[in-house]
Formats: sequence, C-alpha cells, structure tokens
Amino acid sequence: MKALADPLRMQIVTLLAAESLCVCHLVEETGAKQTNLSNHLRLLRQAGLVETEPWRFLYYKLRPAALEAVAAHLGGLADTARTTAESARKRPCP
Amino acid sequence: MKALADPLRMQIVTLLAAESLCVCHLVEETGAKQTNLSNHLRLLRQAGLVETEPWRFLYYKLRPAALEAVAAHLGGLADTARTTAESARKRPCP
DNA sequence: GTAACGTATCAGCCCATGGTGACATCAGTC
DNA sequence: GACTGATGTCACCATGGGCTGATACGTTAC
Repeated sequence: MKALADPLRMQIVTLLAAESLCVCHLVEETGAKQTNLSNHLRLLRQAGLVETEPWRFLYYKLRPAALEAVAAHLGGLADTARTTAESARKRPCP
Repeated sequence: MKALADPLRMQIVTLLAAESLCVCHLVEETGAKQTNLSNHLRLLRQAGLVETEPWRFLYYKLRPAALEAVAAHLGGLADTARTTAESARKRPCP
C-alpha cells in the first residue's frame, strides 16, 4: 500500500502496465531524474510490484500477480462490507 | 491510494469491512486515541472510502463501491500488464 | 441548570519520506 | 588504457504526515 501511495510511483506502475520500460523511457515519460527514479524503482522492487529484465539496458517490468493480490485484498474487503451492510446489525456502545 | 497507505487507516478499513462501528469500538480495537482516530476518519471520509451514520452515537461505515473502484483500477493495471507481457515487444532505447 | 460524554478542531512536535546532487562502479566503445 | 553512458548508493535537506494534548461545541443524563 505504501508503495503505491506516492503519485510518481503510481505513474510508474501505470506506465509499466502498458509495457516494460527502461529508466531512459521513464525519465522521458515522467520528467523525473534518473536517481530519483532509481530510488522509487528500488522501493517498488522491494515491495515486489516490479522486477528487472536485464537486456541491453535494464528494463523494469510490472509483476501482475503482486498487483492483483493487492486488488483482490481490497476487493475482498469491499465484498465483506457489502455482505455485512445487509445484515444491518450494529455493535452496541458501552 | 494515499488514504490507504497508513497502517492504522488500513486497519480501520479492515475493521469497518466487517461491520460499521463507532469511534468507541475503534478506540478499543486499535488502541489509538480518539483524537487520532478522528483525524484518520476525516481523511478516509474525504477520500470517499467511509461515510457516517448518525445513530445514538456516530457510526462509521465503509463505502464498498469506493474500495471496489480502487481494486478495479489496480486489477485493470494487472490485466493490462498480463496482456502486454505476452506481446514481448520492447520499446527501443535511444 | 450542571456535569459528563461524544466529537471534531487546533497547534505543535517529531519522525518519515521524497527529491537532489555528488559520487562510485560496471560495461561497452574507441 | 581512456572515455562515456547506465545504474545504483550516499548524504543531506525540505516537506509532509502521524500523533499528541488542549480545547470548543453539541448532546444527553441527572
């Protein structure tokens, strides 16, 4: 969750959803500096959301399963909330 | 996204997924102080993730649709990533 | 009416995070 | 070997955000 809290990191994830990209592309697309992107990509990697593809240059690639897991978790909470909202029972206050 | 980045707020959302609760319950469950919870709940309300139910006491309730929207957005990114990963084409570097 | 409770706001402190530039290392080219 | 570019790390600073306690206001109970 924290990994996705930063707007730039969310932008990175969105860009990587479309295609794997190397830092040179990300610099172009986001306008952020290389070192800053390096920091953010490290965090996204540590969070398990992206991985690297060594190529001519180092490409970064989204890990769909990790993102799907976050989505499923939130979706599950939403489903649970829908079910319990129907029961309409409230826990009494002390 | 930012709204869910804080562990306490994520805990609140998880608790509210199970049932709507008033602050007195949240104080008990989380151990956080009333004023702190009030701050966090304000942020969650501003983010559209929870709403209030005036009752004997004020209850807070999760908005499943809002949470579902976040989940769907992330899920969509994951799906896109899966599709593009199969194409295996890489944007060339300059 | 008074006291207690529920709730939100305010102001302040302190730590975490985001961004930056310098620098180091590695790989490729000449 | 010298140079260049790609990549990541380090140290620092500014800002943002989380938490706290005091306070204000409205409601409820006696």
